[in-house]
Amino acid sequence: MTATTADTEEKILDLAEALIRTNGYNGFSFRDIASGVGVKSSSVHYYFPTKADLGAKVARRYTDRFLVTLGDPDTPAVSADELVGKLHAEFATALGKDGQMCLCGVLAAESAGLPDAVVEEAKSFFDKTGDWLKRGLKKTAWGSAATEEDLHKQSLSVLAQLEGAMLIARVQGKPAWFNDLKPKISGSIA
Amino acid sequence: MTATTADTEEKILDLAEALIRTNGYNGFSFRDIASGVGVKSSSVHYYFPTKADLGAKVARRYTDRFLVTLGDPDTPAVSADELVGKLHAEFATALGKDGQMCLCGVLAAESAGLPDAVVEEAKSFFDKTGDWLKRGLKKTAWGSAATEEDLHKQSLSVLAQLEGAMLIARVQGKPAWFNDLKPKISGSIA
DNA sequence: GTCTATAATTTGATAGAC
DNA sequence: GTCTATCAAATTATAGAC
Repeated sequence: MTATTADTEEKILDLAEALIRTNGYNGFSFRDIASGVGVKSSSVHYYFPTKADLGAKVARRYTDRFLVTLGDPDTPAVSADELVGKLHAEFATALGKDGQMCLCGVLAAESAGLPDAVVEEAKSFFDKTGDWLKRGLKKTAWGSAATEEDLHKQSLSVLAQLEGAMLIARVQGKPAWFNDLKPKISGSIA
Repeated sequence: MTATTADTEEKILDLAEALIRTNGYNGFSFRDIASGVGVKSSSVHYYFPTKADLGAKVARRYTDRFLVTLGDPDTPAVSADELVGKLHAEFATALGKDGQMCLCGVLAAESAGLPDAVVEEAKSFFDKTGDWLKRGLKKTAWGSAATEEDLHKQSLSVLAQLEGAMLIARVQGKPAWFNDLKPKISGSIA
């Protein structure tokens, strides 16, 4: 007997994610979540005792889902442009459809004022996504000749450009500009 | 009789800017400002009736100061690398010294939940700073051969990379990584 | 210009009935 | 698991004395 509709906990996580991605962690309350889901705020606390718990779990789920969607970066071997294109496409969908930033990009912007557990998850997103790209790049013609450090820097550099572009595209009300953006691997020969 | 110390209004703007750049617009209160400046919150309201007023004025002052520091982009003519380097240096200082993001980058991240007046100022920062870079690039060897649209896209693309890199460098606790970053103008021959 | 005092609302969180 | 009820604290903002 598998339920076909999302249960309360999942609905809470979904809404919390959407609200953070548009308004930020400090831009939503337990009552916003409760009224949106159709329960009382005490029920939200039943699943997530503190706001930090909720924030951290939203971020972890986001990162896990993100990496699953990206898939394996090196089977089969793909070009650097294809790897970057995958990242770009995943961000572009949410930005175009709902004007949503990368969850962890928003958290990073507010990071100095957030609970430690939440910041740790945001950090982890950049570690893991950077690693995904690094592993993929290593299998390309360009990457096979690059040092570990160059691969690391290039990966974070591509992520940086995508994060910043989402930020600017959204505040400018021009999501289409993000679609046109094509981050380049410098000196890429792949 | 010119005062040598900052008056209350200036102190309020200074502290509000610092708090937004680290915690975000929704991450500080009028009482944070008041206690930091050494007055009561009602005195803060005397200068800035609403939080939106304060936020908008902080953003406008930030943008004005930023552009003054950048100086004239085309007298004398400089290379694309020098223009990008100027932007980079201005961001790097605040990030390295106090872990501060670009004010308008933070506001952009939270933008969907902010008062209109504040969002307008953040938008304006990217318009004006993008224009500054565009005007400078136009005078370079690369820029003189580029279309208006290419100049526009390249300028925003460089800004995007710098904004995203600040975000990532700070949440990762690695401001030094931002210092090493050198955004490239694609196909630049300047 | 700065203060005291306070209003009105919102927030994160808890206790306990059902 | 969800509810009612409530708390303590924080928030934006205002009125009026000095």
